[in-house]
Amino acid sequence: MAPNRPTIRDVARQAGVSHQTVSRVINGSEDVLPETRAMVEAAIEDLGYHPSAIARSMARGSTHTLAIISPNLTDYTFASVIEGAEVEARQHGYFVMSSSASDPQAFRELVDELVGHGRVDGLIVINPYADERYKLIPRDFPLVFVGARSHDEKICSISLDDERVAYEATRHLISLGHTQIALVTGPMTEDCSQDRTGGYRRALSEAGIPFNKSIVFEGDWSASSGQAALVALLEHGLPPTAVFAQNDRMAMGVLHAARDANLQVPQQLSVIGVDDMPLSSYFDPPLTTMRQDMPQIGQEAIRMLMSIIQKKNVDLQGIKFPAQLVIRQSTGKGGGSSSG
Amino acid sequence: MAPNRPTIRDVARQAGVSHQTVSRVINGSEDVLPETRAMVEAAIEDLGYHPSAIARSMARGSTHTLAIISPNLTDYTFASVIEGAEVEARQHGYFVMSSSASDPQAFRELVDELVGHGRVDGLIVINPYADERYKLIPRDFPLVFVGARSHDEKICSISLDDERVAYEATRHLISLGHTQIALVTGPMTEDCSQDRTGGYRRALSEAGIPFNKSIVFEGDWSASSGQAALVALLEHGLPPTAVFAQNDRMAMGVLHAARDANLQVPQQLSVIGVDDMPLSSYFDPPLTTMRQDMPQIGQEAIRMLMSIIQKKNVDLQGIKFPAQLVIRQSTGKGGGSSSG
DNA sequence: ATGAAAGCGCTAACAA
DNA sequence: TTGTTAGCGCTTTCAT
Repeated sequence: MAPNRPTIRDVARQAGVSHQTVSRVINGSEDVLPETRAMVEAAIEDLGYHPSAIARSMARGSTHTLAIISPNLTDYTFASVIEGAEVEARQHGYFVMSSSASDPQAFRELVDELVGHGRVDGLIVINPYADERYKLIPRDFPLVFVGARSHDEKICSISLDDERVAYEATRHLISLGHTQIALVTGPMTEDCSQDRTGGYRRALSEAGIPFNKSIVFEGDWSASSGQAALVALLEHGLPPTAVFAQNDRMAMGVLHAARDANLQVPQQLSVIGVDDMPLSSYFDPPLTTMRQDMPQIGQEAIRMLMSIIQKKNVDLQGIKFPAQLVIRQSTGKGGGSSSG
Repeated sequence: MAPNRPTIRDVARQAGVSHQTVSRVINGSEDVLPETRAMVEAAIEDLGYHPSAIARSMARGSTHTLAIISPNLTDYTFASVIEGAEVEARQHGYFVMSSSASDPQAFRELVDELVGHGRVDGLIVINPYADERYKLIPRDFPLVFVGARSHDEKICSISLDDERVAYEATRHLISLGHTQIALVTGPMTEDCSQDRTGGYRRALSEAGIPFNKSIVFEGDWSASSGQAALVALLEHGLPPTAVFAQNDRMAMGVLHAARDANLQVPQQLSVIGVDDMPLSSYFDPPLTTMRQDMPQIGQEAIRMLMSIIQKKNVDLQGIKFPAQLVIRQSTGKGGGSSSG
């Protein structure tokens, strides 16, 4: 804390008015004579006065601060959501504290500090986990979930339309003639992975392709898990003609393993990911992927939260965003067995 | 704000003691009879009481909150610093608000809100810019700079030892026999780029290799700028045998351009980067790079800041961290003209 | 249009 | 060991 910041009373004394008048000036009240206002402003300038956000929060009973809790800050998708949210929050005059909680214990502590201790007016949880973590948050506290299904009628959630995104990615592969389509999922404890797996199965099913459990691998979103998946697939003598990796990093791992195995992409193997991270077009070959607009999701989450805080009618229970197929060079014609 | 949170007085009433006794209990004071404490704790539990962080800040005159301002949240290196800082701050019982300010104007506003309005007790600025931005921050406010030189005797700074990192990267190339070593820099408005360029020149100079301005390109840290650099180099008929890209993303762009030009890496062109981001070992070929430990830098920054806040003797004016050469497959023997 | 008084929820003296 | 009295810096009545 800067030592001895001038207070509203110092300004008042200097300007020869009451502290209340100073309060009016800094809050843009109309009921102040222009000349009075000028004096006060001069004093403010002179003293280098800044209102104390803490004292304001104290007196007003609200902090004008929001929090975002995400599993980590380094994952590009999370960071993008946060950045989008931050920009939007600032537009509304709110601040956001972004913190990460990698495990349930840290999550609990964070919620306690942030919500329990009244540091924030609202909370956004980027929560990929299909657990009941939300129960840790006091009901009726302004809350928006990002990236997970709403497990409760009364909780607003917003996410990518994971089922559809996966459906479309798989459709793309199928339309190219592939029928042996391996799947590399994220951790199945996450809603996102479950939904994407659902979309994959629906596309397969609609195309009359049987679901083959032996070519489905659970990864952890990392490149190395994608690599391991393809290695395992090849070792087991189950070479697919295409792989749908549920994110770009794992797709990159698949590409890497394909190189090691001297498999030509896309001639011998097609690969599609999800995210379209900035580096995806620099992969070798450039990756076909489902592009999602994470900052927009962050922005929308803040808008929702603002509505809730301002007690506007919030009928928006669960919003799902689409993603866009970006065709690059990692996917190409497959087997040639298709026709229905 | 949760409606009607119970206060210290509600607890006092319920427990039949004074509010001050409640305060003692929640602050772990020794001077409370065990039985009194038990009563108070029961009341706290019963009412679901949580102390208000705002009121505490108000009464104590400090917020126990720190801020980190970085140019953005999505850059992997920044995010890693922030994550490391967060973990360390929590150990000290502090919170951190991380915000991004992409331009000087946003930076000014953020400083105003965060520092001017007394929201935080200390500030970490991840500031790659070689400008005088620090002057916007009140002198004597606890401040630590990350990633930039200290332009003022009284400001603590902490960063990678950019000069040395670049020196070592260049040495690696030289030791492989390269003499035509192109350089792709970050924006030259950043300290980091300047220092890395300095290290590159020193290594060249020590090896008796003349500095050739025509094979130096200014990029912007993006993969596309790295790609553009190599394309330009080739167009101008100045094919180097090696490229030192000042970060991994640009190195990836160089790799991409090399592929497009049918240049074999590392047989015809060696490429080295800086960072060792998680994906670097998945590039094609896996990238040789200088690994830096960003979370550690964040951690150290917090420690420094805590020292300053606690008015401990802070002689640590500027700490510089080393980086570690990680040799993968993007660098190999060069021209063969070297000998001294 | 301006001022005076009270209070937000807590901590920090000081008393008892 | 516990309670009482004052603030922290501001906003919010209610007067004037």
